[in-house]
Amino acid sequence: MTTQENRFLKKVGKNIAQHRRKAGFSQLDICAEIKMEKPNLSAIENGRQNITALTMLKIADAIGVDVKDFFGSPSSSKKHE
Amino acid sequence: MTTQENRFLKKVGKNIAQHRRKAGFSQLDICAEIKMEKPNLSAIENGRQNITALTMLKIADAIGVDVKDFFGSPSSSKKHE
DNA sequence: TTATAGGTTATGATATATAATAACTGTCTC
DNA sequence: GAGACAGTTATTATATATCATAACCTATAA
Repeated sequence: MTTQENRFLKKVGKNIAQHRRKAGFSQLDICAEIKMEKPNLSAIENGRQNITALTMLKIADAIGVDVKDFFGSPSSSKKHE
Repeated sequence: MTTQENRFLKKVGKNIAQHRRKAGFSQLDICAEIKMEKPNLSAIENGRQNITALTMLKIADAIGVDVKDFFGSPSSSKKHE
């Protein structure tokens, strides 16, 4: 896994998490909707999983956004610091 | 695999093929660039593979487009008919 | 203290994406 | 006809995404 690839997965995961929170859902909400276990969604949102197209589709549908939205530049607000 | 999922993979594959051709590359060109075998790229472009995020990234980089471009509505010109 | 909610990490089993090879379509050119 | 080029289909092997469970952390609240 190159650092570019690592950054890419982290970016996608961050976008998923941001859109999910913006839509008012918890990880568990989405997991219930698409029948996924929460550790797996957590791994995706943290960029530790090389997510597939269909999994992206399911998550996007559950959140109510377009898959395309997962590939922009995430809002760059750091979590805490 | 639901029909919605099937349509989604076909759409993504069609977008990949269209962007690749528009950029003037053959399947073999891309395969050589990213070290993928041509049957696999063929399967992806025909929507028979649930492509992963990193594979999309590699293909997009090789073509010279953004991954986001694979998720729009493809130009709806039929191949022959 | 105890309990709940939201999220993370570790781990094992199973399904499947990818790697790889061979054989097969046309289509075009010689 | 033969040869090359672009793409497809079938197939097996290997790597890994997903499924699933348990345990953990940090708040917040009773």
